[in-house]
Parts: sequence; C-alpha cells; structure tokens
Amino acid sequence: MYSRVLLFWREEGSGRGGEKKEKVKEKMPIARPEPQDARVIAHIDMDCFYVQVEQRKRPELRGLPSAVVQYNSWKGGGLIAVSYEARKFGVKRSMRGDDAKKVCPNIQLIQVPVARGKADLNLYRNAGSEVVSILSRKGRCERASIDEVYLDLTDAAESMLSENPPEILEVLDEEVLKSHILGLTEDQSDKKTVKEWLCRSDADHQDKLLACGAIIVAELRMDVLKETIFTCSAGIAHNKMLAKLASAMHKPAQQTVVPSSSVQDLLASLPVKKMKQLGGKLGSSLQSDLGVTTVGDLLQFSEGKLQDRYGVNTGTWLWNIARGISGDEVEGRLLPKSHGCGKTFPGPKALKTIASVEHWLNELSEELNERLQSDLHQNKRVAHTLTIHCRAYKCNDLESDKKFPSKSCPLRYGTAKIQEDTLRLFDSALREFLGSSRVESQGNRNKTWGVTSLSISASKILATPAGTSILKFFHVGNPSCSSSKQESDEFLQDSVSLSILGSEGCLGRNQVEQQGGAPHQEEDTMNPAPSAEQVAQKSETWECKIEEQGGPLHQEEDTMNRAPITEQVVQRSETWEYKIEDIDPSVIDELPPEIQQEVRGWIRPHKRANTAKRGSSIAHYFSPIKRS
DNA sequence: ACGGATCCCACA
DNA sequence: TTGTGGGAT
Repeated sequence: MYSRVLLFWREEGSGRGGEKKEKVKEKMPIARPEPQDARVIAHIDMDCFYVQVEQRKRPELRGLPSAVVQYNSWKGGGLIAVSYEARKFGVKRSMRGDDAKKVCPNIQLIQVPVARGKADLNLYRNAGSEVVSILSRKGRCERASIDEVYLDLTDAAESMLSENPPEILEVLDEEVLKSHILGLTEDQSDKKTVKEWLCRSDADHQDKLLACGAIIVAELRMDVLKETIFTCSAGIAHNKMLAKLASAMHKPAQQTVVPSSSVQDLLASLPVKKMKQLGGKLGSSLQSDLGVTTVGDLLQFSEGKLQDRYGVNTGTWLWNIARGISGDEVEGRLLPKSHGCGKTFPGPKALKTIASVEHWLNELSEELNERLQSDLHQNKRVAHTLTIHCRAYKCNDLESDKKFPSKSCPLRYGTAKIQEDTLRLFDSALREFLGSSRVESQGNRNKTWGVTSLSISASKILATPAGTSILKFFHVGNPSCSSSKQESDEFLQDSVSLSILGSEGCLGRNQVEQQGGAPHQEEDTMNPAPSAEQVAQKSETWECKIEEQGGPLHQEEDTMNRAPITEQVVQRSETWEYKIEDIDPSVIDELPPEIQQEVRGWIRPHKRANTAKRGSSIAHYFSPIKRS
C-alpha cells in the first residue's frame, strides 16, 4: 500500500547543465543590440508543408499541381497550402477551391482531415515534430511555427572552422554548391563561383563562419530529405531577421547565404512590407507617415525621431533593422507554448443557442484534452491556463464583434472539466458582452446574438522535471497498477499529475480544506452554468480526493533506485493537487535525503509563509492548488 | 460568408 | 495577472 499525492510542479528557468548566460531576461525587448561576436543563424522553412505531408501519404500526387483545402462544401473550401506546380498557374493560398480549379483545372485538391466536425491538423503537427527532431541536432533550435525553425549554429560553425575549415576541403557536396550567396554575381550562381566563395582562405572571419553554416545547413536539409522525404529552404545569416528574409528568397529546396557585405544593398531595395513585423499596420504607417517604401529609406531617420513616433522600443527596433541589426536570440524551444483549437461559424452558421455553443465547446474540449494528454505523455508537460476566445455579433449594432471578451481560468485536466470550465467562461463572457440586456434566451432561440467563432486554448505550459532522476520517485498517472490503459486514462482525465510514491504514514484528515468561504462546487448537472459571479469572484476551493488503495505497488521498471520511500506502508491513500512551487523550503529537510537535493532544484522559494500543518501525511508539505 | 486554424508577442 | 490587440503562416 502506498499513498499517492498528486503534484503539479513547475520548473524554474529550464536549468540546463552548462548554461551560463546571465542576461536578465528582459521583457522581450523589441530592440536588442547585436552581440559583439558574429553568430551563425539559420532559418529553415518547409516548402508548402501541408502539401508535402499529404503527398508523402499519397505518392501518386507527387509532382502534380495540388493544394490542401479545409472543408469543401462552400466554394470548394479554402486553400491553406499550394504546391509549386500549382503556383505556376497562379493558384494562391486564400483562394477557394472553386477558383483554383478555374485557373488550374488539373489541380488536385486534398482535404484536411476532419475530426469532431472540425479541421484536424494533427497530421501536420506530427510531421513538423519529425522535422524539428532532425533539425535540432546541430545547435540550438527554436520551433517558430509548425513548419519553420531557427537554428543557432554558431558553435558548430566555429568548431568546423577550427577543425575542418572549408578551405581545405577537396569536394563540397552538391547541395552546398547550389547555395545562393547574396552579393555574388546573382545572374549565374555557377557552382565554381560558389565554391570559391565558400572556400576562400582570405575571407574574413564572419564570412568563413557563414560558409561553415551553409555547409552544416545543407547537411541538415539533406538529412531532412532522407529521413522524411520533405524538402525545405533555408537562409543563413548573422541574425534571425536576415536568415528569415533569405530563406524566402529562393524556394523551393534551396538555400541562401547573406554575407554582411550584402546587407546594405539588400535592405536598400527591400519593400518594408516584406520585413517580418512590418507586414501590417506598422508597415503601412511607415509608408503613410514617413513616406518610407523600402527598409533602406528608414536610414534617414534618427533613432530619436523614430522613437518619438513609434515609441522607444519600436523606434529603436526600426532604427536597427534598417541597418540589418537584430540581436534577437534563438530560443531553445522545440515544442509549442500553447495548444489551441477553434472553429468559425460564418454567416448563417452562427450559433444562436446556448445548446449549440455548448455542443461545439464540448467538441473543442475533447480535442484539446486529447492534445494535452499527448503532451503530458510525450513531453511530460502540464498546461496551467485555459482561455476562451469568441466572436459574436449583436443583432442591433454591427461590429459589436470586437467586444466579446476573452476569459481564462486555471486549467483542470479532463474532458469533462474542460467542457464545464469553457462553458462557464463562455457564459460569463456572454453576460459581459450583452451588458445589461437580457441574458437568457426565451425558449430556445434568441434574437439578440450570434456566435461566429469559438476557440479555446491551453497555455502556460511548463515542463515537469522529466528526465531528471527525480522522476524515479514519481509515477505518471495511476500507479496502482496495471489497470487497463483506459482506466488509467480516465484517471488522468480526472486529475493529471504525477504521483509521489510512498508517503508519511496514515493521513490524519480527509476533509476538503477550504479557504475564502466559497462553497465547493458540486458536480450537479441540474444547475448547468455556474453563475458569472462565481467565475468573477474566484472562489478559493481546494480539491482533495481520498482514495483507498490496496495491493502491491505497481512496478514499471526500476523500483530499486526508488528505494526509501516506497517501502513505507500506509493504510490509506489520498489524492491531492498541489503546486510544488508552494512548498515551504523548510520541510524539504524532512524528505528522504536522497531526493532533497533534487527537490531543491526544482522548486522555487516559498513566497508567502505557509507554515500551517495540514495533517500528518505528506500532504502537509505542500499547498493545495486553489481553484476558481 | 471575415480565407480558417493556430501560433506568437508586446502592451496595458 | 488577465485581457487586448497585432502579426505571421
């Protein structure tokens, strides 16, 4: 027998072993100075990615003009990816399937998978993960989107330069020789010239680094092709901005190098709209306010002037990018920071009843829960915030669309809970949206509002200390045994977390503890939507689940290392939800010595004193998560 | 009947 | 912190 304590934990600052960069993490400054030492940054962009994914599934489509569409009942569906063969005909993203057929009658339209009545992009997410796992081999890798990554190849390039510089190489791979070197005789980028550039012994250090970067990137791209059958394009430069620009210059399946010497000319003629972040309103206002059409045009304005007009951050950022300066670091992040799913209900499809909204929220919740479960199992991460975004109109005033507020709350795992919470959040938001006007729909329909889009998302995703040896002391999910996978999943739905094995003897209480006097919310189905007030006032209810456990501990594999705490015996087990961050450090001393060190590593100091004992079980070491 | 579904970020 | 808004793909 054992007791199980469910724990939520968070990791402070992803402390990897040898990292020493102590740049205080600013609040994402738009403007950051370039590091003094030249970096080698690559941007890798998959070519019409969704199309390639589908073509891999159906090889007979390879080489044919084709496009991926989602839905198809209305005007043939919307295109979200277009093969290069089809682009020759003028087919573009954002066209309708019907229109694509007009300009390219032979186009193959491939439908996005549908699940639960909505587009299901998991196929592409998974394919993207394949690519990331390959591209992250040679240096710090940032997943920038489902089909793009940034790489910091500085170290790898420096190593190559000192150990095996290009200039001593006899032969370079074909793929590298196909590189485009900006500033080189652009018309005929003959391979001889490229090779000369790559292998120049009299080049400056920066250019040599880029040459190494180009070689490494070519290898990576070939790895990707071999292992996934996907082609991609790449840009190699000294910062993210330039690398991103370059990757788009020669597509598909090519790579482009941006030597420093080419930057000025490049930017001088580059339309501002082409620059990342300037494709929208800011770019437009540059044009209308300052008469700037190319990035180079920005050079004439002083930093102060730009700051006056666009704020300190943005001003400095503009001043910098005009000079090709961007100190933005490549974040080491291989996984998305949030999971979201949504669906639109255009025009006549707008949702007019709470019941229909509930239905779709339920579908979305199912998908979200599924994705959270995979993230948990595959990556040992837990999400902490649930957010709902909607669009809706009021029948009277048009453009009331914008005012539908988004809402968020602590995320509870499990389809049913997410469904419950999203409905509650929607209800709360709807009241706010409607203001004083009447909320409930008389009868079934209502004449006052229509929901045109629903989306929910899970964010604040934090890694558990997976991979660290502390995990040896924990079980993911239901440790009690070999219960069927289903049962285990149900358990996870009920409350996700990791269980600490063993415990401190019998527990002394089985009461639900409460604070703030708000009543614990019952699971009653009768009263469907907890009031908006309840959402607003954030009642402080803690959850505590008591479970009887019997039988021997289920052993996954290595029980031996787990030693001390597993051997304790308890009469009864309990399930709590706690946040590790709230551990009072003083209690660590009471934990088994073997794990003290590590526990210290992944908690953060207790903020508010919380010394109240909560009983005689291990539970009193932790603070329950407060629920709203 | 807004290209849709997702992501990310800065800022208040 | 949650919520808003902009931007990209």
